[in-house]
Amino acid sequence: MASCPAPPPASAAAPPLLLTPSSTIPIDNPAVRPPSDELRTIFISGLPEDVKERELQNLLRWLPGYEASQVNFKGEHPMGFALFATAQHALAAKDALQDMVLTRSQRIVADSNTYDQSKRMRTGGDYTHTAYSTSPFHPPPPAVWGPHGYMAPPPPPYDPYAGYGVPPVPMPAPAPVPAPSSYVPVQNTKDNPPCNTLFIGNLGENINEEELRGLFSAQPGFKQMKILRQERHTVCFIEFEDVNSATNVHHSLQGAVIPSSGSVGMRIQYPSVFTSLLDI
DNA sequence: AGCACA
Repeated sequence: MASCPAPPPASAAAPPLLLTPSSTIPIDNPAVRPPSDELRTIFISGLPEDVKERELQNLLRWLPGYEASQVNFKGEHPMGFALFATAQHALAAKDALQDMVLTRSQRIVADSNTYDQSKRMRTGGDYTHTAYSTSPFHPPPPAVWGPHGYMAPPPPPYDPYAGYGVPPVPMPAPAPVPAPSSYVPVQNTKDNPPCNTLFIGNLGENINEEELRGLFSAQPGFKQMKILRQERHTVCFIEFEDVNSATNVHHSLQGAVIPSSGSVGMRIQYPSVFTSLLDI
């Protein structure tokens, strides 16, 4: 199922990718070259300095005949190589990718002939002209926000047995629904287009994975969670059944604080487009 | 700001 949107068809002004046929295979003697040695690799330059291998893979993998790609970071600028099944595939990919434009902030892929839209994209961060009708930006959650942070929820509902002298029917204790201990405002000025996956950052130094899982797995539509422990920061990805479920949690748990996160509120974003194409 | 897994 294609829940994550493909990159928008709009563009932004950035240096175009330059693609040229490339191969490490000698081409001086075509006669002795087996057919598999034809030029099946394209060379990609003009990549952002901090491009990830996975980003390039996600960018390329839907192209017909795509087999593999890698990024060489040894030189001054990263260089990408992509291998295709046949020379025809490689050629077609080169044409398809030629002059494609990526921007770092939003990972927009586009043709360079949509200049007007690109200006809007850059100045306004405006997604409305793309396939995404839902704004990635949203107002802070109502109700739970007060001048001093989280405000207590309303009192429990009216008890129909109260005052009747009838002993309440013993009910099984409801399963405790994991809830954040509080909410703290987080700034989330840069977000990506809505998607069925959420990126969670700002989790605090010693975040507890089980606590996180407890909270998110209780959310409607939860599918799976991946936690990424890194030196400085731990981040986490939550995949949901659909964009709607993800969006609800994006809203409802923004800034949530759980015991192991200390006093920081988690920041919930949609992942960068090129790293989140779960199922195109 | 830190963005994986198929």
